[in-house]
Amino acid sequence: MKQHDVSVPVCDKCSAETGSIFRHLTAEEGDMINFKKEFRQFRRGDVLYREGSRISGFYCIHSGIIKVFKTGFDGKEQIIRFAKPGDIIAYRSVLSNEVACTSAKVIEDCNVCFIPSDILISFVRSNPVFAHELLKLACHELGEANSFITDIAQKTVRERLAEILLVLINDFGLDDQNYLKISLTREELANIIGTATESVIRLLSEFKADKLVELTGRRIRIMDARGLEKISNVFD
Amino acid sequence: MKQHDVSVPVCDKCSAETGSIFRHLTAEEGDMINFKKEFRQFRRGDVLYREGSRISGFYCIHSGIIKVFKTGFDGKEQIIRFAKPGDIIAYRSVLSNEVACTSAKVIEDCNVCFIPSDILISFVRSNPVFAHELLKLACHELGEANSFITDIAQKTVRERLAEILLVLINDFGLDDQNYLKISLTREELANIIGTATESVIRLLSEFKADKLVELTGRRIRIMDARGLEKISNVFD
DNA sequence: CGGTACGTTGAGTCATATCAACCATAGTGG
DNA sequence: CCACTATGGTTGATATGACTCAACGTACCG
Repeated sequence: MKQHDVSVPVCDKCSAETGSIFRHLTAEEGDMINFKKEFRQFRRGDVLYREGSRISGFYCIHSGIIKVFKTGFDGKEQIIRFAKPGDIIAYRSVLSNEVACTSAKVIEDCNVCFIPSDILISFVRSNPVFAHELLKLACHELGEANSFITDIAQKTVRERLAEILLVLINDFGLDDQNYLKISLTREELANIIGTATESVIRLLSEFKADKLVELTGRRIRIMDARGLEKISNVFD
Repeated sequence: MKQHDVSVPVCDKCSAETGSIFRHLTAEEGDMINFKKEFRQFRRGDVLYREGSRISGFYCIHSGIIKVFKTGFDGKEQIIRFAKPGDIIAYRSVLSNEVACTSAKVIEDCNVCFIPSDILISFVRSNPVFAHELLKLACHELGEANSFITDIAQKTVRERLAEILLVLINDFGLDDQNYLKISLTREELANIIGTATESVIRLLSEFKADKLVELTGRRIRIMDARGLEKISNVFD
């Protein structure tokens, strides 16, 4: 069944709401995107693109959540990041003109805009402020990737699990009962921090025993964020 | 004692030799760098900048090798990458206008040029081709960081050690006797792949027993690169 | 009602970290 | 010139975090 309740978002309105990178475009450039883009809707589990494929454009998330991941040697997923409203994905491949180095799959039903590659390239050439903002974005992600490398290489699974809970709190927030707003399977949690599903389950029940969290099925309720901070050693 | 045998490199000549990003600058822009930059020399062990410090410019490597690393929770180094002639470092912090997220230390004596921040920013604004090339560079590094995350999260220490030897062969090459040109301590090797020094030592002697490498003090002679490829599972 | 995906728990194993001792080398200063 | 110190390399013994395998429970869905 088609969804009829959502109209195609207008870029300047959307970027004002979501804070996307397109807020740095001129009015004409914004119109140009509105004219050229395609609006698409996806459901949980849908794949937007796969590692290794050549990409003809990139996506700007209007609503929903997408996981960006690499597939390792034995087929195991490594989640690299999550994209949420205002984020863009696949821009890396477009700008470096390489095939996709990651896959993207929907975690929560999404509305996204697909924007052809050439339009991004042309804005980089024509709008230096936009180019600089994109550079900032890429450089910022690079810094985060470096931190993540250090964490995975040096911290224990226990520390990493506590840390990722804090990151998820920070990125997606808690509802009025302190439940994490983003809902992930245990396997997905494992695939972020690079461990086995069973390890996540065991550590989560330890956290529960230590009154740091409560668990209701897939939902995680945060009871003691400070306690998690202590475990995670976030402040080195 | 000062070294007098090296004259300050001229940028257009240097970038032609080393293939640095500055080959995309106009003649005037190149002159401007030549005028504004500072030439500096460093010895093994010298620190160019430290994590957390605010940076007033970036470095372009003319000769030598530098390791870029983060310091983890317990003071352990995590090597993020190596910079060699033609590479630039610290550009990330300059462009994103954040404090340095890594430290940089000399592995092999270096001649480098220090270039003030504002000049990089102004080129990004004035030269769209240069901005695009910088974006490509950052995006490419981001892709490599993502692969590295997946490797560290999913591969065994053994696989990672084999893989990093292949990477070092690829990046720094072998001399006429198949010795790796870059010379690292066992601890540094450990700090790339995220393991303990003793583990590197043990695995290297296993590789030696399996006729994959020969060891002469710090020098590593590659005897069977194909064998290393098999171990590393580089082709997933 | 059976199927599929997800979650949980237990038991056993193994790779890797940790701790400790020792050796080799090179640089330093008296 | 030698003792001294620091740094790096090596090896062995031991501990343990985390993975794997396996069984079973649970919930939702067509």
